[in-house]
Formats: sequence, C-alpha cells, structure tokens
Amino acid sequence: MSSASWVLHVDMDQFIAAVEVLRRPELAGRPIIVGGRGDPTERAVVSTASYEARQYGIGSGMPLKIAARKAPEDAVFLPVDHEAYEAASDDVMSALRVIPGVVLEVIGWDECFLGVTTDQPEVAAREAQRSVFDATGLRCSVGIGDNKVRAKIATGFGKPGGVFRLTEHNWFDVMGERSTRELWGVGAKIEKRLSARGITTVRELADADRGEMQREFGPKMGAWYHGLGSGIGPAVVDDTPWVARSHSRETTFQQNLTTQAEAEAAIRDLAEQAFADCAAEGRPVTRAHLKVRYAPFETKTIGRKLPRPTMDRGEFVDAALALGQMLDRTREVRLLGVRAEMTMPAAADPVERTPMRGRI
DNA sequence: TCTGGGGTCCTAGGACCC
DNA sequence: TCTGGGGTCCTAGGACCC
Repeated sequence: MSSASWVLHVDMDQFIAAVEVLRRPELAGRPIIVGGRGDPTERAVVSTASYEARQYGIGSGMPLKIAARKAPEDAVFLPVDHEAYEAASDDVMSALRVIPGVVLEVIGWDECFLGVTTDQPEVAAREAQRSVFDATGLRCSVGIGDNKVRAKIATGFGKPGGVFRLTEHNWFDVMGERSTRELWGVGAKIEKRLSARGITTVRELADADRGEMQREFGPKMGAWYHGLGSGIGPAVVDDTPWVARSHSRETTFQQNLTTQAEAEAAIRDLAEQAFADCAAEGRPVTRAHLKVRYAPFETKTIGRKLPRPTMDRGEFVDAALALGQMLDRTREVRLLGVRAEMTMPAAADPVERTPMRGRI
C-alpha cells in the first residue's frame, strides 16, 4: 500500500492563556482574560479567554468592559505580552519542524499546517501533539484533512486536545447541514449575502450555481466560495518563509481626539513607528496609508498616498501627515492607524496566491 | 453593550492607451 | 464628427483572518 499526502492543521489550545499559566502556575484553574493593558475599564478587547472564563460567556474579540461584567470575582485580567507569546510560538514551531519528513507552514502565532506523507495521519497527529507538549508544556488540537480547508475546519471538532479527520468522504456528513458561517473565509457579510439568495447551509452552497456565485461575488471569490461548499481548497503546504508586504501601527484613543493638532501628533508618532518596522527589515517603503475610525464607531476609512519607489523617513511622515489633511475636522476621532507598504524582494513572490492567503 | 491591533487579498470603476 | 472594443494600471473601499 502506498502512502498518501495529508495536511495537518495544528492549533494551540487557549494559547495565550496557557502561556500565562506556564509562567504563573498559581493561576491554573482560574478564569483568565488577556487583553489590552489588562485594565477592564479601558477601550480594548479580549485576546484570549481561558476555558474557565469561556464558561461565563467570555470570548475573543469581546470588549473588556463587557467581559468584566460577565466575569466572576476570582477572574484574572492580564495585559497582552507580545514578546512572551512570540517566544512561545517559536518554541512550538521548532518542536514541530524537527519531526522527520514534515513540511511546516506557519499561519499565525498559534497555528500552522504540517504536510506529511503517511498511511496513518492520526499517528502523525499524536506525534505532533506529544512533540509540542514535551518541548513546551502546551497542548494543541490537530485537524487532519486532504486539503488545507478541511484540515483547518477539522481542528474545531478536535478541541481541546484532540484529533479529527475531515476529508471528501465525510465532508457532507459533518458539514452539510451546518451554516455557511462555519466555513473558513465566510464572515458575517458573506453569510448574509448568501442567505439573501436562499443559501444558508454548506450543502446549499455546494449545490448553488457557480455562474450565479461569480456574478454575485466576482470571478475569483465567487468560484472560491462555491468550492468552499464542497470543502475544496489548496492542498500544498508551503514552507517558504513569510515576507511581509506592509507594516502598520494603530491606536484606539481612550478619549476621542477632537482637534487637528492632536490628530497630527498621533499620525506623526504612528508613522515613525511604522516606518521603523519596515526599516528594521531593510526594506524600502513605497507608500503611506491612513486609517481612521470616527466616533461613534463608524466604518473605517482608508486614505492612501501615491507610491514612490523609496521614501525616506521624513518623506513618509510627510505623506502620512498629508493624508491627515483629509480628516473630517467636524468629527471626533477614536482610532488612527498608519500603514507603510514596502517593495517586495525580487525573488520573494513565486508563491501562487489564493484567497486564503492573508486571511490567516 | 461596546467594540484592538496587525495583516492580506479581491473588486469596481475610472484613466489611459492602442 | 462621432465613435468601437480591448487591455492595463491605479485607487478606494470592502471583506476576511488571527
């Protein structure tokens, strides 16, 4: 019997909360909520809630103020510590990368795909879990699939600490009657547009007319969503190191900004940081973007400044400030962000892009 | 009830060229 | 004088992910 290729999706269980418990074992078993600066009276959201906290209805993306209302007395609120999570993430990826015969594609702090060739993918999955636990003391779940989409969705059924296999053989049994929203890449907006056309389940999406989907969502995305209904997606795990296309810095102000002078000071600050992030990579900056969120919580707006082949720091800050002139001065500002786009290294972009890339 | 920060990719529509 | 059809580039904005 010949071996087959499998995609494993490895996803850390309550990663950030677990890292915090590792360095403070006395917190084990308590509801832990990590987000912002750890002050639940501030404007910020939950990055991760421990399983104990989730029992109270607290979850990622929830405003800290709401979480504070739901949390029990013994709950712990902690600030986000990027460096600690990055270090833990490196340890996890290193532990997986040394498994013989695997190809590893990092897709986030706490997630990756593993390409393996075997007849017993469950054995490979357990080996990955053991490898990570032995090296870091952290637990993970593993989804097994015949492509990335199925592997990624499978992981959810394995949590916490388990393994689940999802392939073309059980796709419709497992997913057919579920909401399109459970598909990786279908958010609230797409779910609603599909539902307006009478498509609410995964099977209905699979059975939909491809041409109609393309007229609704465009040639590429229409075909992508239609295929998603059948669990179709890319199967190649690619270990080419990630090359960032841009870096940005943004801030939500605890008090809304009301004057142009305040906004300009903030933009200057953010622009210098974003430029420095690119400069640290030695990559030329080509374009500035400005993002603003007005109060009360209106949809984001992005301004852009024409690309120039290489902007120096001063030019970039000036470009960002020029975009700041476009702000509506009659409105209060609650968020500002500045993004710096970079040129790609000449040889860095041979990887075929898929709609999934960058949504991870 | 109050909604972060860091990213990527896709689409529509206008400008411009042949 | 009034007008085609196709291609490419660019920008703004939208959607999604963790």
